[in-house]
Amino acid sequence: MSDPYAYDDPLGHDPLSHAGAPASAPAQRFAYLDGLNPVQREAVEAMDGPVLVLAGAGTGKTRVLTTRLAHLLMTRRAAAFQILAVTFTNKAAREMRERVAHLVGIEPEGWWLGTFHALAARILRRHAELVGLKSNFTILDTDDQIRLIKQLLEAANVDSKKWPARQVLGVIERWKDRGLTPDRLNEGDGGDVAGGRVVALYRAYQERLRTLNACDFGDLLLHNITLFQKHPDVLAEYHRKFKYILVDEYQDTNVAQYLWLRILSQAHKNICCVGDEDQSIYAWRGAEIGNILRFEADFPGAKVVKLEQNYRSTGHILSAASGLIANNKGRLGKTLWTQADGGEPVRVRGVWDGEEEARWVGDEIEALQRQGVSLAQIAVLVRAGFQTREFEERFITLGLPYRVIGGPRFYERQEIRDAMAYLRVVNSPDDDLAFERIVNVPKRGVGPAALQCLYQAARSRGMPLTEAGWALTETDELKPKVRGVMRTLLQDFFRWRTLSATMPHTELARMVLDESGYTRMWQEDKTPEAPGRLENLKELITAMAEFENLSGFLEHVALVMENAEAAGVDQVTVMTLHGAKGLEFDMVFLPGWEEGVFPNQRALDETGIAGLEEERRLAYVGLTRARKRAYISHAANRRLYGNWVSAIPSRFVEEIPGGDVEAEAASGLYPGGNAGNSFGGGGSFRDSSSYAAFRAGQQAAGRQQSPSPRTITLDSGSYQVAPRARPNAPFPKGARVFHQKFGYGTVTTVDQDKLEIDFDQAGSKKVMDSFVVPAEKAG
DNA sequence: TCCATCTATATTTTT
DNA sequence: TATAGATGGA
Repeated sequence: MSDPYAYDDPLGHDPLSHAGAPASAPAQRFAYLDGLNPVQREAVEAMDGPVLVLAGAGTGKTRVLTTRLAHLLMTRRAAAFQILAVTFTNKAAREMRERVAHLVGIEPEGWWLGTFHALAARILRRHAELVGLKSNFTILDTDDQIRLIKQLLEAANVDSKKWPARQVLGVIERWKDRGLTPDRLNEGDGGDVAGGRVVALYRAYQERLRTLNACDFGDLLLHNITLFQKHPDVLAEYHRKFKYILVDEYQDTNVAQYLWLRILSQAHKNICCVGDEDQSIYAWRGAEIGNILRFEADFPGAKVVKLEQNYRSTGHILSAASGLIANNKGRLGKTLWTQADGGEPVRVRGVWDGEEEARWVGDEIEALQRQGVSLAQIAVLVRAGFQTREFEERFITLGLPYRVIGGPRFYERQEIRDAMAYLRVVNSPDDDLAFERIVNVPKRGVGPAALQCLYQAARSRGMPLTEAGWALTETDELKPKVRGVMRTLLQDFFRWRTLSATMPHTELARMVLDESGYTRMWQEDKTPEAPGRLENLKELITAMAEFENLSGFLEHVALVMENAEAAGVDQVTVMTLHGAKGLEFDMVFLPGWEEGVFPNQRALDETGIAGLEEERRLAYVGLTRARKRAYISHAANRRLYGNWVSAIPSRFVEEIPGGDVEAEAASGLYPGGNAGNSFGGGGSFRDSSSYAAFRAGQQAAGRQQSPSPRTITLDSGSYQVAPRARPNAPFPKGARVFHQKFGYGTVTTVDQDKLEIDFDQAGSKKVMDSFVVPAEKAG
């Protein structure tokens, strides 16, 4: 085969035979088109030129995407290897692969379907030398990055307490997301982060990466861009190759990803991006919603197809979500509609505190369960991780099977990272970061002093740590004992590396872990998590068996940091709203809809209106996960970091059209509401222990009874929320105050005459109330 | 090197 | 409240 990109039917057969329809009737030739609605079909069939498919929640996005791919293949517009299909997650890539294979009949071979990072890595490995790397470069994980930055901060004498490595890395990563390499920055950029030296640190970081022959995730894209810009011949090769480009979740792309796509699509301009600006929820990690908003300007002549028919949710849910998101300014605008029934209105419930909220959710779930609803069809979607705890506790009490999605992933666990570090050193002895990680794990007596000596030797001789280690076995710079240890370790690595040529990699891995003493370290560890860790190590070796060799496995782990999906057990799913994107459930609980929690206060403080709109999109994502019923709740009081905070219902509650909600208050908790009781009257609140506790607490504190509860008015009517705690105190929670020394602030906690105040400038302090005055009375 | 003690801090997370 | 990380003493 002379020209590797010459057309060659990758399926090796007549693809039409798989359509299962007579070849004569064009309309029916492609059976997979039949089930599409006219707009979906338009999106599938608009194959040439730039296309933006605005796919509202539940409008059959994945179906369009996969059908489009199948159609490209079946119509012989492109062979599989001429298509570049990009996703964000490995999961999405896998799903797409499976579904297209199902449509086409067999698994297309040689196509470029994967995540941005996996595809970029694949390209970069082929041309690494052109950007100053070797093709076996390492891809760093977060731990490596942090350690590297820490070293650089120390070398630059930056106060690592004031400027944690995490934060500095964050700044650098955001730059990378925007395609900003150090040479495109000015020294002053980055403000006073790291004492105004972030740009210098960034530059130093990049230099270190190069000498380490390593890349971080951002680099994969950036090096690609540099490669394409500086080597038109290489670019031309890919231009010739990729006739069609397809992008999923376009609203989540960052600038670097956008540039990458733009360069690659220049030649054929057959780029189809699918996304939904209303579901853009990752601005905080560099996603640029502007990419999707600007698509038509970026790709002149673009065809825009809006998928607006929703197949997922009932009318009320859809209308609630649409009404909510209509409050956002930054959107292209879609009008979702459905043929489904109105269904039930969204239920909004006000409760006293987080505990009661969990109790209510638990009770409702049990009721659903009695009605025969499968637990697998129920999800509790929270704004932040800390909210899961109360639900877990409640579900345990009730004996409700549940699973919490999130938390540390398999490849992020300490023991897995350690084991990986051993394997990385075996695989490439120059991997300093890996070596440094395990040189003293288990403890070998190579302490900070010895490490310092090792670093110095490596630097002065300009060699990697392992080589420097060898050199030090010949000198007397290290203490004799350490020298012996070092020699043994390096000899071990040498031996393992030699064996790796002949021994199966799983066996080798087991050997490395055993002979290095790593396994023994955990066997001798008496902490309760040690057995689990040993278990994980076994699992790691099992996972390795699926790969041909060690480097294949290492590449996989670097790029696929995901957890295996739990099998289809009947459990309630508890997870964050972010984690729920792309999923759907019959019943969705959305707790914690309070100002401060959701919308999250920090999002509001740090990014203002943009932050608020992103929070609102998150709320939209939450609501649109529900097929049949959505439950929203908000608590009047919540314990945050150990102290009680009272909150008002989220503005998002009121933004939902009144006709789509059914507001209710806990019986007796908000008397005067639905139940029609007067405050404090009758025994109707007997069943609400938290209310009783509240009253008891008030009496114990010698407080007066609170005034009337706050009334929340919705279009559908009004209901009431419990009063703020101690409204008669001179400085109620939330009051704006002024302090001579600390300036303006907001009262967060009131304990008799002691106030906790969150000062705008000085942070949170405890102050006596006699030292502050109401803000409006201050000079 | 190890352990106790103190202290700051506390969204969202994939690759 | 809970925890991770830094600090300091034996």
